[in-house]
This record gives sequence, C-alpha cells and structure tokens, in this order.
Amino acid sequence: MPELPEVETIRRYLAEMLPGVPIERVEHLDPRMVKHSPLNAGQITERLTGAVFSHVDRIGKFLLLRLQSDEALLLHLGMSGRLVVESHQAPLQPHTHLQLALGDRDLRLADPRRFGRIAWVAAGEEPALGLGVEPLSRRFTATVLQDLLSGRKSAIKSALLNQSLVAGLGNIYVDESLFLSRIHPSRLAGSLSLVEARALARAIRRVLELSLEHRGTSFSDYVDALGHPGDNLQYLNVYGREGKPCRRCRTPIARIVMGGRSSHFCPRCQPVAGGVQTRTDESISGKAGDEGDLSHAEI
DNA sequence: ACCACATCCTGTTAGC
DNA sequence: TGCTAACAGGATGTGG
Repeated sequence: MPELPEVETIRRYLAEMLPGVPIERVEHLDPRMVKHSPLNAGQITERLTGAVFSHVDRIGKFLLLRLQSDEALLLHLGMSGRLVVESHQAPLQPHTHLQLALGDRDLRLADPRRFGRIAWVAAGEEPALGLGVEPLSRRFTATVLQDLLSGRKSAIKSALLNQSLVAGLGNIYVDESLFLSRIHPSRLAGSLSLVEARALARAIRRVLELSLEHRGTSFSDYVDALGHPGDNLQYLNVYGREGKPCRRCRTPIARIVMGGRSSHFCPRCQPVAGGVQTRTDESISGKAGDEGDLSHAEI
C-alpha cells in the first residue's frame, strides 16, 4: 500500500525521466478510475494526447504529473496501485487502467482493487484535496502537531490516518511511528502532552525518512516506477509482526482492530496509561538477526 | 466541527 | 482437497 515514502520514491524517478517527454497516444484510460475530476475519461484522453510533461509533484499520497500546458494529471495509487514505466512491448499487467505511450516506453497504472484515482487538474488550478501538513516539511513541528490533535476525541491512531491533519501517513507508518514514540494507538488524540507530541513528530519524520532511504516498504503490491520492490519491510518494528517478539523488549507484538483498521503495537513499550519510561534504548543489548536489534535508532 | 461507520474492490488466505 | 467466507485498507459519503 503506497504511502508517502512509496509515492515519493515513484515521484523522484518520474521527475527525472518525464520532463520534456510527449504523450504520443493514450492507449487506455479506464473511466471507472476517473473520480472527482472536472473532465471525464474521454476528455482527459483528448487533452493528454500530444501533451508534454513538465514536472512531477507529490502532495500527500497524490502524484501530480504536470504538463507544459500548465494542466496536470492527478493520480492516486489507492491500496494496490502500481505506476510503472516499461517497454511498450512488455505484456500488460492485469487491471491496467491507464496506458500512456511515450515513444518506445509506456507509463502504466495497474490497480486490481481500483481504490486509486485519476483526475484532471485545469490550467492554473491546484487540486482541492483538503490535505494537512506535509510531515517532511519544516512546518511539521511538535507544537503544530499538538495543535492539530488538541481537542480531538478520536484515537491517536485514527487521527494520524486523517489526511486533513497530516498528509501521507497510512496504516504502516502510523503504527511504526506510534511504536517509536511509545504511544498506544488507542490513546485519545487530544490527550498528548507536548513532550509526547514532540516524540511523535520526531518518530514520524524518522520512520518516513528511513523508509525513503530504503525506497519504500513492499508488503504486498508496492513496486517503484521501474517495477522493483522497496527494501524497507525488514526494518519494520510492529506492522505485520503480530505475535513476534518486540525488538525492544521481546514482548509479543499485539494487534487490535480500530475502526476496521488493524493496529500493531507492543503492549509493554506502548502502555495505555502512558507509564513512566524506565529504560533507555541504549540499555538494550542488541544482537544481529531477524529478531535482533531495533530497526531504528533511539528516539 | 467532529466522529463513527459503511462503501468501494479483488487477490489472498483461513476455515470448514 | 476444494470450496466459501473473511480479510486487507485509502478516501469518500452519510448519518449522528
């Protein structure tokens, strides 16, 4: 499931190769993927044909493929979306919903679950996505985060998944960030102290930057724009590790379902009541191997 | 304004 | 072994 690091990894590649490249033909554009768009599939096809890419932006988990006409194609990969540049001769993946012919190569979007989205952005306009602060930007500070969370009655887990507060986090990185900052996922969002908000803000940055260094987490579907999986899976501390020993304290990782979404956490490192910290990460004798050291440095 | 829940969708897996 | 049902979740829409 592509979250900020995965989408940014794709963006960086596309930003290198797309500028100046013309779209010769729109081979395929599935109308079912066009959602909340001022233009429909046929109109988008018309506008895209012959257009030339200028640059590529990311907003939260959205990609903006800008055109020299100052228009843009907005893409979201949903859960299972793959956006890949490959040979025009390469066999089409099943569930390919967008195929742009760029000379000898194609830009292709395949998305089995069709949770993704294709939309048009008119010239001079910015898409109204209602997204919150970018967690890797300078604006994302402890006080900003605490302000965003203040007064909120929902669980911190739900609040961090809310894209209108912080843009780009998904289930994996929320769980990882809460683990690193030792905050229980069901804690009331508005109840975080400034100290906790600071730890959380740092954890979010760290988790995202670490994943970015590893070109994203390939848990099920994600591949980068060249079709390669990311390497970050092995560095996850809690997501997908239910029942496995916590890398910090060996307590089995727990999983609970909150609002239909699973939350992975360590019951000992992330106590509900927010217990007093009694040990530091430095005190942990790490040893190499699958169940060895913490994947992240100390908070 | 905020929140909880249903909806979309299909490949994979758990369970009978 | 083979089938069915549950499960996974990002964004959006609805009702409270």
